[in-house]
Amino acid sequence: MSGPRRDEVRELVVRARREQIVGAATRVFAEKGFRRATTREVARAAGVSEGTIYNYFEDKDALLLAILDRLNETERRAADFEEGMATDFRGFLEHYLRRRIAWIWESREIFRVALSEMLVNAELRERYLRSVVDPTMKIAEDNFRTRMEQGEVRETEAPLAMRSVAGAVLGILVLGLLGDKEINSRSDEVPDVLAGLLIHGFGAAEGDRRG
Amino acid sequence: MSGPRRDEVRELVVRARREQIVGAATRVFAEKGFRRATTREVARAAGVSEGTIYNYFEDKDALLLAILDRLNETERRAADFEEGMATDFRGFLEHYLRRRIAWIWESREIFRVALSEMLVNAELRERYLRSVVDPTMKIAEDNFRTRMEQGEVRETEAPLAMRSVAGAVLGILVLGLLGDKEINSRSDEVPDVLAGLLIHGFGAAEGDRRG
Amino acid sequence: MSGPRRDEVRELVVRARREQIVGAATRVFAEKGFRRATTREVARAAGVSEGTIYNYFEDKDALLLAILDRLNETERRAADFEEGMATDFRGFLEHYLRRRIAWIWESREIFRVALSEMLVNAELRERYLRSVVDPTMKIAEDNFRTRMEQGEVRETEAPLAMRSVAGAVLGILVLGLLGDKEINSRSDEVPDVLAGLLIHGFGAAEGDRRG
Amino acid sequence: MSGPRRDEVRELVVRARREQIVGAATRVFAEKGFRRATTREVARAAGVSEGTIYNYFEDKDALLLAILDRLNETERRAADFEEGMATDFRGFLEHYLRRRIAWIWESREIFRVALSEMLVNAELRERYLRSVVDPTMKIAEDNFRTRMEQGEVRETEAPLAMRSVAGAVLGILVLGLLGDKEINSRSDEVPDVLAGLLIHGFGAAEGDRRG
DNA sequence: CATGAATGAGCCTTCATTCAT
DNA sequence: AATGAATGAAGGCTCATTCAT
Repeated sequence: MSGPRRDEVRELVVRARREQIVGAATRVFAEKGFRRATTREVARAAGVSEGTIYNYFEDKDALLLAILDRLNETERRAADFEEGMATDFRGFLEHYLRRRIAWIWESREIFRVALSEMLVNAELRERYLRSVVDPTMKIAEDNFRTRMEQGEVRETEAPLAMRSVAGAVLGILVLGLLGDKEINSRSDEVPDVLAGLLIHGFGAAEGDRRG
Repeated sequence: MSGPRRDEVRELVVRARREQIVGAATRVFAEKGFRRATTREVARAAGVSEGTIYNYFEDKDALLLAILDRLNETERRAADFEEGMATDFRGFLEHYLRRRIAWIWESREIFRVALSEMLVNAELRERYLRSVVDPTMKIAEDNFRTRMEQGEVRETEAPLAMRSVAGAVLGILVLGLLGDKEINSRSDEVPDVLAGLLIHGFGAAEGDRRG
Repeated sequence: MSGPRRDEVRELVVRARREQIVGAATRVFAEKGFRRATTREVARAAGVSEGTIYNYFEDKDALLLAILDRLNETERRAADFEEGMATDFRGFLEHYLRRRIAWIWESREIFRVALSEMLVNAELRERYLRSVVDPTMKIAEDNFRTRMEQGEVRETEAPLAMRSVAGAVLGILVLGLLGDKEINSRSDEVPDVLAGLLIHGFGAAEGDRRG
Repeated sequence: MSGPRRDEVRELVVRARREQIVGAATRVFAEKGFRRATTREVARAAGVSEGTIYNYFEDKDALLLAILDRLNETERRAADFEEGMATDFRGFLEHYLRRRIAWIWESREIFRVALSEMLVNAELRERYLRSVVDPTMKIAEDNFRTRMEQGEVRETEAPLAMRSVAGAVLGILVLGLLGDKEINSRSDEVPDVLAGLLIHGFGAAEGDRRG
């Protein structure tokens, strides 16, 4: 009947503090960029002193890595694919794109910072590529190959096709991050349009005409 | 029978120097990021002294803007669309994607720098958005609407469809910049795959089945 | 029965640090001139790091303004005049000159810096002129006019006469700052000689002859 | 019957160029201060290139010394005193002050720069003190002592009295340089007021009352 | 001699990091 | 564990000076 142990309490407190700081860092980095943002600003935003940050993180870079970790959701992604196998490809694709885009949209400001820094920081880039992009692509390819074998999707170059889909999602995000008003004001319509495009292509008009 | 005048020679020399410095800046910024890179490194990479940089550029930011100017090819882009109107949509799309991707691929390291900084530099972002992205989108939409009226392409949401295409190209680029090996090693196949996908969609398999 | 509070202690520490730095800046600026002096030298002279200076002062200019603030004693000056009205003009003049010169002498190194920079810094100059010189001159003129109305002093051009007195004091100071040995070695005699001269003029010899 | 020789022509050209540059330097230094002013600005003001300056002057400091040399008029000053001995003291003093102040007024912008820099540049200061101030003071003292012996002026402390006069002139100048409007707008009245003050003192009112 | 582009030492200032309290 | 003052390395930029043309 004893309550949580000392260590457990401490663990919770520590985790909460880290969240508090990472959250502040995310906000500040998103607004000013990683290099432009100062630890002082992060501390102020988190409501702690600069020194406290260094009690929880090795250095400023560690803050960025902690932010990146929030984007590590490989497990969930695998689950998305598994679930999707139950339905036909179109249903799966729409569902998947909607989930992906919705989630990515919530985290867009994190992506802004992460992407900005990854583009010019090889170490960070590789770390993210290995831990997130590569596994996800692999899962997607396997899934896609199964669909192809079942004749559900056109025979095509699976790896590049996957990149095309991932790229389309990523590209939409980036366009939004760059301030494109159309995308930012109608983000909820984007998944449907994109799914329709990826399923039918532009040329489906011919199909319509035929019908 | 006189050779080029003094001023003309000087103009050439000045332009060459600027190119020399901007080139070095592109390389250094691409490797280290705009903020991480130092003017000293740029100078060394350009084979000039730090002071010389400031004889040709107002400040470090001006270097970045000079780099961005290389991405300003709105006129050429308009020409691409005009030419493309002569052929059918599929031909046009393939041609366009190939041209765009090829060009973007050559300039990828510039894009790396520009994108990285634009993501976190609102002023730069807006400048680029207004001078490059917006006009291009407008041209593309007009072009697309004409196609729709002619029944060449499926009735769809033109603005978002355009963003999807642009996003797909941009996204592929970003995936490549993030180090995806599949894309980087087979970049010449990307346009065809992407074009096929955008024309037929994944679901074209159905069409195959029909046949 | 509690000692000074946290905030009070900190306030004291902050004030002490500022004094420490301003003192060092005064010495260094006096020796090398404002522009020639480096923040590194000031830091070294103050026994702190360069960074610490910027924890207490906005920038290098702020150091100079802090030095100038030490010369702002307008209130005290007004009091000097008030007190002086109790005695006759000669007594007042001697008293005033002695006070002024004594004080100015203590602050001579501050004056050296301030004057040097004010001569070539219009903004600083105007600031000082408006906040110190103009008010002082006004007080002096009023005082002087009262004396004239009472017949205590010769009818003369009050404003220019005041400038003559102020100028004489200032000029003596400057001669001293320029290294004149006579003045520097006998500064305590200067007030009497100057007062005598301003009261009687050179020509008072005639009066002696009469007697 | 030959015209001026080659060397003489060259000498004239060189001297003219130096004058041209020193004049420009005086203007620029007066406006921006010695340290704040750049050689580029001086060159532009003189209508020559930066390199040309270095053909005529060792370095930037040499420009300042050249400016100071223009203030070296010891010979003329001695002559002033000699001439003045012919008249009575009052006449001499008025004449002298008028001459001095008039001349100093023309050169006030040079004084601004020179004084500003001398205050904080010991070497410059000493050089000027030895070559200009000291000799002038000596001449004045000798002259003054003769007057005293002839009973023309009150017995007083000659050296300090001289400093008082010189200081008054210098102080008036400095007040003007600091922007005092009264002095700057009525500079032509200053000599008379100052002369009257130095001859009679403020207290001469008593003498008037007596008469 | 004149030019002005090139140079690079050195400045002011910022900011990640440390550490005594 | 929290604080925030102190630190000092490093960066962007200036400018006196040089030198090839």
